Amino acid sequence: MNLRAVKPQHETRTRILDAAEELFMQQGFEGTSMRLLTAKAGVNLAAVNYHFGSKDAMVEAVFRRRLDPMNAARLAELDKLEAAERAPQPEAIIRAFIAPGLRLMADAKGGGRNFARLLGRTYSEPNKAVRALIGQMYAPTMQRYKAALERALPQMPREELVWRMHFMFGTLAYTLAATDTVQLIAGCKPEDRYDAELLEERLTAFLAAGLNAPLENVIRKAA
Amino acid sequence: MNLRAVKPQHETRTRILDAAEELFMQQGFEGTSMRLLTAKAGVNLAAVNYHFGSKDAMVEAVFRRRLDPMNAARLAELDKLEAAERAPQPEAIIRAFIAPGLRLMADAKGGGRNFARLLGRTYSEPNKAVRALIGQMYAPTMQRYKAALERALPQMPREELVWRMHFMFGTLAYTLAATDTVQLIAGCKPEDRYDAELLEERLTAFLAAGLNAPLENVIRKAA
DNA sequence: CTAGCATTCAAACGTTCGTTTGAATTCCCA
DNA sequence: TGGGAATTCAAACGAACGTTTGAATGCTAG
Repeated sequence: MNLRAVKPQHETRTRILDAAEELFMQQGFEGTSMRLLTAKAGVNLAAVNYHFGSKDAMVEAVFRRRLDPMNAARLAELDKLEAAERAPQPEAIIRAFIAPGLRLMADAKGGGRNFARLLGRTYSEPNKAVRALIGQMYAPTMQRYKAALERALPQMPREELVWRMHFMFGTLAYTLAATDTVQLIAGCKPEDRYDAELLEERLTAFLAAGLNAPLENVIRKAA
Repeated sequence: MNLRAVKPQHETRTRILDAAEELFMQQGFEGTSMRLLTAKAGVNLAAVNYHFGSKDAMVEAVFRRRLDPMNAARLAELDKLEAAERAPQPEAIIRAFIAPGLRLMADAKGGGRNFARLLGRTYSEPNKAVRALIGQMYAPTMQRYKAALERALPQMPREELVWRMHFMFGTLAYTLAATDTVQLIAGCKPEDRYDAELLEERLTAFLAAGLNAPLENVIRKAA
């Protein structure tokens, strides 16, 4: 047993994924060339194709590294909620959903901020392969949360709930993705650092109120 | 005076912009080559560089054609509101902001749906030039609406208002951009056609409730 | 009718892209 | 310590990119 065996078994892979996270966030998938990426990672140009097979396969690896744990955390938190009571409050469900996302963003040493922005971007990514990949990674989580919210809000029309979930998902995605808009609205520099806990409160308050918004106007219009 | 003078003065320009709108939406800016674009538009490959100067300049033209009128409409609706009463209700302000966006989406023969999705995508576009362009086109509108909401909600901390505007902007952007998420959540096909009026009610109800969400939890956390 | 400008066209330019190759190097275990 | 697999490397590949060119065509004013 080699004592220096902690030498990373796949350090090259990790360096590529880290560099990809940052560059994809800054310039998108198609805007990031293999030459720039491998130079930033400090590896040979051929390393990506050697370790991942192709650029597309590496893109998938970039997402799987972070998304699989995040969605697992979302399901675990929902499990915990539903173990405590059969139909948790909507606000608790919202918190269970957004917390793993915000935690990802706050995890600086895990390259979290980069990936969070990349992720937010990707929800509206034109590239069909990437979209399909993301969709299939989210589908199980979405179905579970939809069912939980249906139990928590039995009086809400199913179609309206789908739209409000859509709105909520969009708000979270946009919050993860965009720093510029805050700057644009504020008319000056954004906050120096993101306070994850405070942001969670802000988001939860906003989303819970939106989810529980009065139904009268909508129902009247739909009739 | 030639009676056939209605022959479009710049039909080639229009065809290019239309094709660009659709292709950019489907495959992004960098994912759309000039060859594919000009083929779809039925014009010569060199036409883009002849009429616009470069691909980037054409991208700007694509946005200006729709965004300038949209933001003008937003400011006009706000003008009308503020002419009627000094401090309009938040819900009315929200409606004034989102209505021109949704109207754009509903305007099918204006290529609206394509552009709306393109626009939603672009808020989180990696390309810095595009981001800067969008930012400068929105800045005046944002400042006006921020001021209006500050008057409508004098009791709300300025920083919290900035965030809630950010959330609202994100929700609208995402609603314009994404059809897939609705599908993902619903677990089946989305609605056959978008009902613009109904969507406006859904969005307004959701956003107004979020904007007026209780402040206690947030304020306690911020302290 | 025709001179002159605007526009279209086919072809080619130089660059950069993702990927492949085969030799050189490093690593690990017998 | 030696041999075979794993990895790295410099170099090159063909394809696709945005752009440029100069001739051909269409249109309009004199």
